[in-house]
Amino acid sequence: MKQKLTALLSHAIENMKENAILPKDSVVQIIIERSRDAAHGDFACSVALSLAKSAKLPPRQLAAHIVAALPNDEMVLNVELAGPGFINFFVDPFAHLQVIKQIHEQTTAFGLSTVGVGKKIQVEFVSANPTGPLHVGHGRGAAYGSALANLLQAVGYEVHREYYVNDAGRQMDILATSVWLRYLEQCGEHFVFPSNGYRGEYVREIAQQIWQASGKDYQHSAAQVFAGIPLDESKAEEGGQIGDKEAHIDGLILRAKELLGLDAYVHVFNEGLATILADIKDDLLAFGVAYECWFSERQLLTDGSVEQALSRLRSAGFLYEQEGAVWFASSQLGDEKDRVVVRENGQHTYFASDIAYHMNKLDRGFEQIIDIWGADHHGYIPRVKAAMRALGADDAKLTVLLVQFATLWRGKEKVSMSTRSGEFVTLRQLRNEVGIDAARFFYVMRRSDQHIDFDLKLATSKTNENPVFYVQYAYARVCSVLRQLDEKGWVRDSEQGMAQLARLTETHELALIGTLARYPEVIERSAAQYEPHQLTQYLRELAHEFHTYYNAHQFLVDDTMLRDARLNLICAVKQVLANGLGLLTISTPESM
RNA sequence: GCGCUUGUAGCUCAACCGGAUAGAGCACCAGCCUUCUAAGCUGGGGGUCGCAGGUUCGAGCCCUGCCAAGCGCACCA
Repeated sequence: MKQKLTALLSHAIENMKENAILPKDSVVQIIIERSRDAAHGDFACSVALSLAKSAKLPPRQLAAHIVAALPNDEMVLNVELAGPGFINFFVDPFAHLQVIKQIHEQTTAFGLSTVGVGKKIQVEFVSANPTGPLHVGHGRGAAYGSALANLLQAVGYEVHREYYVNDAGRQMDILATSVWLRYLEQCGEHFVFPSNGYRGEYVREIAQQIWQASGKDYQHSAAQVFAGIPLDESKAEEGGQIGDKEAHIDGLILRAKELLGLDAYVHVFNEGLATILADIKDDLLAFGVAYECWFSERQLLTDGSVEQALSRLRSAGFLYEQEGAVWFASSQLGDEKDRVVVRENGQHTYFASDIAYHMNKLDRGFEQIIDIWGADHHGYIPRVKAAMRALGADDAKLTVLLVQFATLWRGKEKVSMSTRSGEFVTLRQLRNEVGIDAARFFYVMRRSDQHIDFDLKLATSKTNENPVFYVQYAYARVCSVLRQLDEKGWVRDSEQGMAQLARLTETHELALIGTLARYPEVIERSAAQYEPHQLTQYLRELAHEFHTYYNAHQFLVDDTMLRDARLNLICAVKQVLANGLGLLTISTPESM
């Protein structure tokens, strides 16, 4: 309908250009909005206001010209001038009713669009280091990323969901070393665990696995392990050494490699990586998140991609050496300062593999590359964009979406999430406590760049405070009505219902139909603006209108004509709720 | 100190890429179950859109300054 009105308006404006009411060179963008107020008709347009200046006519007068030039259309009942120069359209109610037929015909395809057809788009999200289980912070990225990916797919894009696995680098070495040290404890060695090591219980479990499989094959004495290692930093109550925790752990990593030898070290390393990665995959899958690709950072190092990326930067003249390190001159490309890509000790920085990774993304031919990062990484954006430009690409291809942290609450009490305290909540714990549906809905209910307070108590509550159940309940109610219909021994005649749609004249019904008709626009806008929260907002609204309708009118009336028409309407509601919740990977219970 | 993000009802948040009288939920108050699930519905009070300027027909949205909060400013990831 919007498209039709746009066509009518542009026709009128072309006409006016020919009649020299409007200058021929004036550029117009016709935007049709749905009227908020029913008194303003169904649709509204403000072109007259924006064109007034170039036309050198008062807006209202110009609007009158446009209306006069507007071709007739049987769908448009009335056109009114209002306010400073708005053009309001009143559409034939019969046209609105058609959406019910459309929904019944298209079922799960209703709301899909083709704006993205033929375009490849990549969404990389979560990408947490495989050094421990996912926590609730990652959950938001997971829910947001997968909802966004689903939305993009719904509007036609060929979507590629990807998880970048940081399976190389110092953090992984720290994990491997932590595992090994826990293993040594298992073997009966005694020592003070490094303050910078990974202390989670899962590290012990991995150590246990290795111990059970290989016995004491990897054992070395604590004295041997710690000999000559720089002092650790520790608190007064633990002995009060004033050492350097970074130097301490780095020393231990080197020692682990020396004592174990490369093969054995890699074995321990891989055992940790594989176990944690399997756990993450399992966790995400249970959360309803599936990827097309798990991309390994290590692969970029072993297959020469990093070297290749650096040599491309070098030949483009963006690399230089200073103080023994290799620098990328990103400040020439919008970054605030230059960045090291190869450290003095010869090791690549994380940034170096990130450059290679984005080069790889570009080479795979995506029209759009979307990275979803935690908000704390925002400072990283300029350097990655700089890298893309240095590689000769348009940095507009990359969109970095930031996800703010969620603060966890249990009622009025804030839940501490510090890793140290050990009481941080994992995504798995969250799932178990509040369930997938509530968790996912809460995560995407708000704009991603907005902080959210996640109240565990609210998410689990089965009251009207909980928006998830509110929407699901609407769905369940429709199912319940259909069950009642069956129990009464009545049969629904969908075809008759379609023939009787004109019987739907109640204001509740008209409002509901209008909301149903908006669904495809909501999907398109949510996808285009990368804002799944618009969909959750819409679903709450649709549910609300349904509940209102439910309370105001009986569906299972004796008048079969009216009954069938109403049942067709509520079945359309059911379908749209299912489609919308489906995009968010939230279940649709038939009874609650 | 510099940069990014954000300031909307008591609380948590929306507002259709500049439009008409800024909307929901929660909380609070008053009502609705012999009728398809009350996890629901109806009504009510509640706002200088952080502050001050500017841009224009028109600003919560755009620009500038200030105030406040969060996050960044490594040869860490």
